[in-house]
Amino acid sequence: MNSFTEENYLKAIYKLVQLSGLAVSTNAIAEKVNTSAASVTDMLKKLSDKKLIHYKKYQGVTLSSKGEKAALKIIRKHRLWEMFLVDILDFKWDEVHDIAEQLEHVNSDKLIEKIDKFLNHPIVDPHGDPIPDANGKLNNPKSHLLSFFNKNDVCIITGVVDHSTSFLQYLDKSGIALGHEIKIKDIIKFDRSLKITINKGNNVFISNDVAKNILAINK
Amino acid sequence: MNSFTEENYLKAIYKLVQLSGLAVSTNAIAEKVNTSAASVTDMLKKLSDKKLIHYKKYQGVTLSSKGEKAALKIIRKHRLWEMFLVDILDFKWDEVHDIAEQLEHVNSDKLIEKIDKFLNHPIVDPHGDPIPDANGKLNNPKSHLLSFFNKNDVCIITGVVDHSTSFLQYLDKSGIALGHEIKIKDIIKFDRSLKITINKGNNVFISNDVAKNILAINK
DNA sequence: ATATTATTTTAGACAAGTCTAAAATTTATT
DNA sequence: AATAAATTTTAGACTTGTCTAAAATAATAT
Repeated sequence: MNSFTEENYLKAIYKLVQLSGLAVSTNAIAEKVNTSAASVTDMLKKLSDKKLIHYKKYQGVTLSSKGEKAALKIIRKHRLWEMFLVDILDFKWDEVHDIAEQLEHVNSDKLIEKIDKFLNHPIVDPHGDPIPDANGKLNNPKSHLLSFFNKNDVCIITGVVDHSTSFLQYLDKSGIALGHEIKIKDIIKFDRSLKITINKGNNVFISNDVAKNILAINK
Repeated sequence: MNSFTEENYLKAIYKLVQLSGLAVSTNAIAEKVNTSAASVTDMLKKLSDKKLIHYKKYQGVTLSSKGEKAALKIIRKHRLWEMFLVDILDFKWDEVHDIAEQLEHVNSDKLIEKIDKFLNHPIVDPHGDPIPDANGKLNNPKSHLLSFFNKNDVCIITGVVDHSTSFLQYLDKSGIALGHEIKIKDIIKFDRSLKITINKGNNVFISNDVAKNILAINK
């Protein structure tokens, strides 16, 4: 088993590699895990000894397949817990990160699979990020802004860009919520506003400004 | 904030004091937290410096009010999580301890109050142990052995004494579970075995040996 | 191509929690 | 009450993860 701290380094490295596509620097990791470059170097040696990363002095780091698997497992747990906190316990989207940061280190495969089942196997978390499956596979269903979809497209709401209370309340009132199915009925050329159908039921109009703050994936 | 390790020591001391009513020995703590007596002494100094315990060399330990409050908070979290695991995620009574042992250290007052609310403010956990309230008060609704009730008494199952898998499986099979209402229909003089009605439904016979391992509170 | 600057690594130290072995203290035995 | 046995504490060391300051390496600028 990897320690709490090791897990945080692996997660940080995974995210930085994802972002840049390149080997990541000691400094970048130091900033991400909020520590000194010297401490990072120490830890990199340790992770390298454990074959969790590919590391050559001064040359940056990438994850080994073993390391990536470990990172994806933590990310899976993080995102499922976030989902649980928002969907089941009614936390706001912006309150859950720090708590999930702790819960992600709880070690029980059975627990996380039960949470997954309880949540009905969600594929994206409340921020629209995809949830790796139990085998650590990321079936990257990339979220797009709702404004990028075309007429007659059907998609699932996966998240928002603007997390402000006023925006979330507006969405609530309009019946737009995470996991709902949206069909683009029409796109008004004049102002790029949308006529959409929610869950095969109500038709609603939303402005382009709103559409640019909603994330969704193709169904 | 107290560390993970400090929390475990406080919890151990609390339980040992509860059990004996006396100051607890270094050795007893060492056994409980599975470490050496020397390590315990080191930690006792630290907890004493933090005013969490009353400690005189060679004289044993009790919790200060500050320490007791901290211990009760951890115990509250532990028992609520156990309740959650059993009631919501369908874990068996005997599977939840190790997981709750980890979850109890997650630090978020808001989280634990939401779990409490979600569970509808339970007063006993799946093992029949009382759950301290949000202020760390233990409103001890005293449980009694089922063998102590009288004919025609009605009570609610709150826990078990024997936590073995075989016993819990026997209870499952007999339809006896936490929170169920039991009416004592008859007490057989010869062997003190009981005829009981479960949830106003099935009648079941249980031996005195079984009744002595079930806890319940008067309804 | 060399000097300057920025980044990364090493060296040595510290805090938390642990250990074993030895010393101090308490408890039990005769 | 003196000795033996058990318990507890101290001393010194180890591990993990951290730090600062200095040295090594790489990147940038002239």
